[in-house]
Parts: sequence; C-alpha cells; structure tokens
Amino acid sequence: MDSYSMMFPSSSSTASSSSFTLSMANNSHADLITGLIQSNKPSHEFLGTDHRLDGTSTCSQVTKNNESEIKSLGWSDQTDIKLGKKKGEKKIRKPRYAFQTRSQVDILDDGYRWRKYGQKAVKNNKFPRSYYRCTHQGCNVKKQVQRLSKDESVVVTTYEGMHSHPIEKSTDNFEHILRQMQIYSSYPSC
DNA sequence: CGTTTTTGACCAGCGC
DNA sequence: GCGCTGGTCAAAAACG
Repeated sequence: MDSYSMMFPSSSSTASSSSFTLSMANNSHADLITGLIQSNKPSHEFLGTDHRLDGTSTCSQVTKNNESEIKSLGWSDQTDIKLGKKKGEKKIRKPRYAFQTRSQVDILDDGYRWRKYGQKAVKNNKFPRSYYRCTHQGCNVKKQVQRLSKDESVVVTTYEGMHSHPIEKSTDNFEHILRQMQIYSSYPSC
C-alpha cells in the first residue's frame, strides 16, 4: 500500500473535495499516516472533526487517543513564539503541519536533507523530541519529530515553514504534499 | 576533511 | 520573582 487519501480540513469556505492522494512509494518505513494537523489555527477545531483516513478504523482510534498528546506538543497551540532573538524581530506565527505516522523508525525520509540541532525530553513522554532544520542554504524550514508515549508505534512529525527550493531527492513526491498543504492553508506570506 | 550528531548550556515564555 | 518547560546554540565528537 503506497497511497492514502487524506481529507484536509481546509478552513476556506470552499470546503470542496480537499482530498488528494499521497503516494509514499519509497517511504516504506511509514505504514500509514494516521492524521494531519494544521496548526495555524486552533488545533481543536479540526482535531474534533472526523476527517480521518477512510477504511482504517484502527487509525481513527489511535488518533482519538492521541489528541491530548498532540495538543501538548507545544507547537500545536502556542504558536506565537518569537522567532529569533534579534530585537525588532516581531513574532510571526508560521503555519505548522503535524503528521501522525505509524512507523518503526523516527526519521521519515521525505526527500529533504535535515540536520539535527537539538533534542529535548518532553514531559509526560518517555521519548525525546528531536529538532531538525533543513540544510539547504537560506531555507530555514524546521521540523520536529516525536514519538507518542501512549502508542510508541506512532510518530508525530511537525513541519514549520515552507521549502523554497526543489526537493533533493527525486524518489518520492512528498514535496507535492507540502505544496498542497500550503495551498490549502492559504499561506499568509505567499 | 567536511558534514552531521550529540549533548549540556543558555534563554525566553508562562504559570504560580 | 522564581521555577519549570520548550526551543535553540554551539562545542566537541562521530561519521563517511
């Protein structure tokens, strides 16, 4: 199984069929994506909705169980952290997208090159959270990867920002996913 | 030898 | 004001 159809909780009033198919042919680590969170807006808005995967009942159950933990990720709700410590730098809240993925490994190969810049232990979770930055010059897309303590088979990958450069690997089209997400979320500065 | 990871320190925000 | 927590920095180590 390499393709999943996902429903995007598009905030726009169009609310048309915002579902598309992602194919992760080369992402054999990831069994399935159990949920998508766009945390530019109050997360509970769409967390409460039932836009889940179709046909996989176990997924929805897992997602339901993990809702509280997702909210406690920190990146989900309180997104008004200051970016950079330079003075004069105003707080911009970038949209963040969180994937819940059933995977054996933490590092999902999404085609970009990431450099790890930090790891922190999170409370109420025995697994640490890893912080990555895109190594492409001028691209400060960040992501953090965390495994849920409730279901250690579920990995949450949260992306922040958008890549302004082509994907490094041509193996899979995860870039298209991100692009679609940016479109659906009507990125403010683009 | 250049790049990435590791890991403790540092800092800022927030709740009490 | 203080302590806790999350996010980042940076030096050293590890790696290819």
